[in-house]
Formats: sequence, C-alpha cells, structure tokens
Amino acid sequence: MGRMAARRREEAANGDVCDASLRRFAGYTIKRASNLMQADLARTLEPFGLRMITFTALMLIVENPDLSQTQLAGALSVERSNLVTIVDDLEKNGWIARNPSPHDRRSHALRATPAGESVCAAARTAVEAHEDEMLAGLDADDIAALIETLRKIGRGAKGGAS
Amino acid sequence: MGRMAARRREEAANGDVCDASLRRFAGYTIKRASNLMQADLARTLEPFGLRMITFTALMLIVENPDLSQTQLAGALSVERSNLVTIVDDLEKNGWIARNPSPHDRRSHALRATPAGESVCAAARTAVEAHEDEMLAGLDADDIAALIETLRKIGRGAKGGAS
DNA sequence: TATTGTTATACTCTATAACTATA
DNA sequence: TATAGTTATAGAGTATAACAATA
Repeated sequence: MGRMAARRREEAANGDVCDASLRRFAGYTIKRASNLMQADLARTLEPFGLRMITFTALMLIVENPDLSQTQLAGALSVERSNLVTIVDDLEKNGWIARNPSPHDRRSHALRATPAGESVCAAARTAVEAHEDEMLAGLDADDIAALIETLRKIGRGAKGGAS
Repeated sequence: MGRMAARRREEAANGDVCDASLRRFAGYTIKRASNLMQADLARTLEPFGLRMITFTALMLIVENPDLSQTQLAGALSVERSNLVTIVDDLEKNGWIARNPSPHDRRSHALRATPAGESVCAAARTAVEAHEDEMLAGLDADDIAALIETLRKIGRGAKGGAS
C-alpha cells in the first residue's frame, strides 16, 4: 500500500499545484464561485419545481406586473426565443398568465396568479436561506464589498460601449 | 414618436426596477460577472483556436508534465468522460501528446509539445490582457479582496463535507 | 418596415451509465 | 474488485434564422 499512499500524496500535490496555477486568474475564481452558487441554488429550488431562470422570471413578474416578454427577456439577459419555454413552464404550472396587452395586440402582459405569488414567496425564503448558508463565512461588509466590486467588472470591455 | 419615447422610458425604468430586484441576490451578481468574464475570455481565446476549458487544460499540462487524465479532470472539476474530447482537441492540434505512463499501462502521461508551450504562452499573455481590461475599474487590493472573498463561498454548504 | 411572440435548429457544457483494458 | 480511459446519450443553457400577426 506504500505505492498507493504515495500516489494519493502525489494527486493531492498535483491538485494544489493546479489550484495555485488557476487561482492567478480572477475569471477562474469567479466562475468557480458562480458554479458553486448555481449548483446549490438549483438544489434549493428543485423541491419547488423551479429552476434558477424560472424563479428569477417569476420573481420579476410578481414585482413588475404586466411586463411584456421582450421586457422580461431584456431584464433576464435572455433571448426572446429562449424566454418562450420559460414562460410556458410558469404558465403550465398555473403561476402566471399571458394576458392580452390593452395597448398592443402583439404583446402579452405577464401577471402572476395567487398561486404564483405564493410559490414565489416560499421559494424566495428558501433562496435567502441558501444565500445565508453559502455566504456564512462572510460578514455583511464582505458581501456588500463583493457585490460592489463585481458590479464594476467589464466596464471598459469590448462589448460595453452601447 | 411621443409614444415610442414613453415606451423607451418605461422599458428603461423596468430594467432598473428589475435590476434592483435581482441585485439583492449575491448569486445573481456573481453569475452576471462570471458570464461577462467568460464571454470576453471566449472572444480573447478564439483567435488561438482555444476555448476556456482547453486553454486551462493546456496550461495545467504545460505546468505539470505527465499529468494523467484523471488528475487533470479532478483539477479542472470536469468529468473524466467530458475530458476526453478536451484532450482530443489539444492532441489533434499537435499541442499535447498522450504518452504511455511508465508506471500504469492504463493511464496516459499528458505532456505539452513545443508548439503547445508556444501557443499556451501566447494565449496566456492575451488572457492576462483580457483580465486587465475587464478589471480596469479595480485596483490590486480590490482584486485580491475579491478573490479572497470568493474563495470563502460555500464552506458550510451541503456538498462541502467530503 | 419594424416589432412581438414563436418555432426550429444547432452548438456548448454538463452529468450518467456502461464498456475495455488494465491493475 | 477496482481504476483509467472511452463511448454513447441525455439534459440544460445559449445563440441565430425565419415566420405570422400586428404596429
């Protein structure tokens, strides 16, 4: 078993070396944190029948009644075509309705049902608990600084001129 | 055109309201920053024929010669099965070789070729420029604090007990 | 002509099961 | 029996083009 122990130490050392290499790039650390948060968030929302994107869409519809699909797609940074199945999902569960817009017969006025508001509130409580758990090692100042710093990213980049 | 201007103001206001709703969740802000970084990184690496994952794999092979695919998959947090096409990609471009391991005839000892080391160095310079550009609004202390904070995320979560 | 919602399509990333050849 | 690499497959997520109804 001496060889296996040596192999295990070797693997751990390789992991450390690799991690040190990767850590030098902020993008890698950001992606890693993002993946951790998303995976845990998915586990949190699964019992409600929600995904990250459907929860976010539902929350925005609850807070902003009569949003159009184009407006919602813009707020979520999702293509209009990809929003269709998201809205379908919420509608099939009876959580939102595609009402006709009084101003424009092409567009839908999205509005949450009482059931939608209820599941949104319950999921929201669970999501806040998920965030508390994932960010347990940080105090309020750390979190505020983190969010402020992250929001400064990409200001001078190629795609940001519009 | 008065109606269109009103609509534009309405959309902007909706965007702001939605953004304020989403911003309360750290997970959303982290994901947004991650997506911005990844999209710009993809544009940066595309001229080299590299993707984020193939660049990272190549860099780790350059810095850690004779890694096995299982070790590399572990370092990249990628399934072994999904690593196959990544290593295929690098091998077809002549940037790495799957050498036989002297100790275990099942495993491959991955090693970069001179061409692989060359493209890795060039891509690395471009990636560092990409990071400088994306993080232009931050000073060195901000970046160090950001990375340190992000690495504390998920300590007490469900999946972290192993 | 331009826009809204929609369908179809494709490509990437990710996750799982099963196979082979070794150990 | 367990592990390394591989194949196949399926599910998300994302991006583009085209279409009908409407503006």
